[in-house]
Amino acid sequence: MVTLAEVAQHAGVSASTVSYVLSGKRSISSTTRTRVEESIRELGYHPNAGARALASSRSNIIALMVPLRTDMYVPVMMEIAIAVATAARAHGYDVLLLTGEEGPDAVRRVAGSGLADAMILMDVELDDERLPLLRGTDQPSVLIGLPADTAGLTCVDLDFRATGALCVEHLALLGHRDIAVIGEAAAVYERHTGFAERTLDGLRSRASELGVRLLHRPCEGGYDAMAATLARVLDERPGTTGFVVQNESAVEPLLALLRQQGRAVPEDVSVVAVCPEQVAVQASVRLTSVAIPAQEMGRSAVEQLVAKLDGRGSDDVVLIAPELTVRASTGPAPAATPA
Amino acid sequence: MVTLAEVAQHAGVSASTVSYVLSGKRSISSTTRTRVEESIRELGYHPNAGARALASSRSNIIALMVPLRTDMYVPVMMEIAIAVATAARAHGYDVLLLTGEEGPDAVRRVAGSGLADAMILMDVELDDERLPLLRGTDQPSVLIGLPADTAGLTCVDLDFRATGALCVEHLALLGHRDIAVIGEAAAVYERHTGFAERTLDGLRSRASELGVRLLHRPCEGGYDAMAATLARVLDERPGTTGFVVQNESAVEPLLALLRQQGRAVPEDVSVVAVCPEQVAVQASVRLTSVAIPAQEMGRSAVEQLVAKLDGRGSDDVVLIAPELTVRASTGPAPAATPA
DNA sequence: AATCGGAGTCGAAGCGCTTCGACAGCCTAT
DNA sequence: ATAGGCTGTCGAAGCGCTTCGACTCCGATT
Repeated sequence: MVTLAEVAQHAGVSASTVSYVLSGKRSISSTTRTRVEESIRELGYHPNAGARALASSRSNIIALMVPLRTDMYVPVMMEIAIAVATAARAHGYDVLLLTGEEGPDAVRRVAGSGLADAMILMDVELDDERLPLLRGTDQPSVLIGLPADTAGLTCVDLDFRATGALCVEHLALLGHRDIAVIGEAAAVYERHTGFAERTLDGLRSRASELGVRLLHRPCEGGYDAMAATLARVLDERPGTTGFVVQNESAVEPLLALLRQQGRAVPEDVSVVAVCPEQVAVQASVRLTSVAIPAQEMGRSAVEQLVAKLDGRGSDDVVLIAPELTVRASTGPAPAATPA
Repeated sequence: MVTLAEVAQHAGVSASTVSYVLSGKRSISSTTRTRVEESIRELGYHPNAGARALASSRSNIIALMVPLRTDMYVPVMMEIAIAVATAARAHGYDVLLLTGEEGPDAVRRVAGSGLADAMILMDVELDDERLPLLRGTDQPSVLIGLPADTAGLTCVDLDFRATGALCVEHLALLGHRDIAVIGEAAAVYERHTGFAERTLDGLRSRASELGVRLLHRPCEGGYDAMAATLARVLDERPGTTGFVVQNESAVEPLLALLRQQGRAVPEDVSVVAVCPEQVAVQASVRLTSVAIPAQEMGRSAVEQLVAKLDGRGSDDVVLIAPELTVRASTGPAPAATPA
């Protein structure tokens, strides 16, 4: 393993000079610089991460805590994770992958050991037990998701409230008066995951403003669960003509079931999804949807974090504005059936 | 930030004693040990990762290189990644997430900087450009996936050859004579990703042994692509009664299309999938399938790696035996239609 | 002509930990 | 009784890097 000292010797300069060439923290004559750079290349030198971290108390690592639950909105998680890793590299950081398994201890461990300079938390619950720790440490952090109390925290998320409102609005403008919301699995609501509750909030308040009737039902993924949920919904509100779906793995089952029951989309029934772009495009009916901008969320979280690490941070809540793309799954409400 | 020295002082012992309590590398009297442990708890001490890495030249970090392409078999990737992270923690390692983006340079960087003690590579191509580097370094590594030449490498993968064979076999035993294989997107084959080609190998050789006719067609995910592919298949081989699908995002579209064309599953047509358990169970027809054991692959890779790091490693290829679970999507071939 | 300041370089002092050799007790085998 | 071997502890020497102060030139300022 090549060391700084060897590079220095090879280039005929002192170790500190090499260090300054690397960091650019002091001016170096261009002749020396090129000589050193050549030596580095020639010897295939890579600075030792541990030594660097020790001396500078900067690890150049960002910790990313992803939820352990792999059963939910997985592709989104993955996309965010990859976006985070990519964006972090672009700023010279590596990413340490922590699972939610360790829980709050992970925060202590990472902050205490100097393993990472900062952390990004995903899957934040409304009243997350990691938050007090985060507030108590001076380690910069960014949340992807919105807890109930954001004081002193930096958060990045899609504006799910606005998302909910947007969906209702779209359907209402098309004349739908009875809308059913197919939500995430009940467990998600029980855990008080912010995004689910906030979407619901947005849906409900806009619905009442517009005088639209709303029925919300959580739903596990999969065909059978969706079938049961749909049956209950149609039983309770036979006049339902609009659906808002916020559960990737319920989308295709819903479409299949509607088709099977002879309800045409979008002629008889309209469907709006809150899901990744890809799901909306690949579905059997191209779905009108609000995309979950996973990439942007990941990138933006890193940007916020890097800003903080560079001392130009702020405790902001960045809410990404939702965009509704109209595709083939929504249309005017059918003429009201006689009462 | 609490240091070893402070703990030592608090406990009234020398720094080295604290270190030995932590590492267990020398015997310590139980009285001293408990005293030190108490001080550690009381002060909330966490060893500094950088210092530890520098002094011991061990970072206790495993690097995980995941493919950048987020468009393919994503949930499997994620599940593997999480399994790796979890298993690694159980052995005292953290996981550094690298995207494929950097390519071979990432290998150099990680190996050169001592950032990680070892690495796990996913999405290995048959003739992967990272392999020479891996062979050239003394950094332990494990591949998830199988390259063409495994000499000097440790690999973990599902036995996709056997998987292919198993699928054909199952259909052949049920009397199917004309089988169509719906594969991954063409790009996957063009990249010479091992698993896709090896599945095909297994399918073909077993098919010819059993005298079954096989038609293989790559297919992008999604409804439209599947529709086009299915049309071509049925045009070319109208007598097709068995399908093997190795493409998660083609599964549901295929089922929907068959239904739509009045071909009942499993009465008229049988479908076997190679996909994660969850997909098979949640599909609109519960699918007979060979599961992709993501968890086990991740866990096993870590196990191999840790063994290597502890000096009891071997350059093995661990092929996980496929298991075919019969569900509701396969049945006896219908009576042959008159010629 | 004397002074000042910036540019460029060096040496040395750590950063917090591991680990090696040394040593003081104590027990056991001769 | 004495040598030998354990056990438990300590001190000191790094690990490879960053960074601070100091020093040397050299051109620009008065």
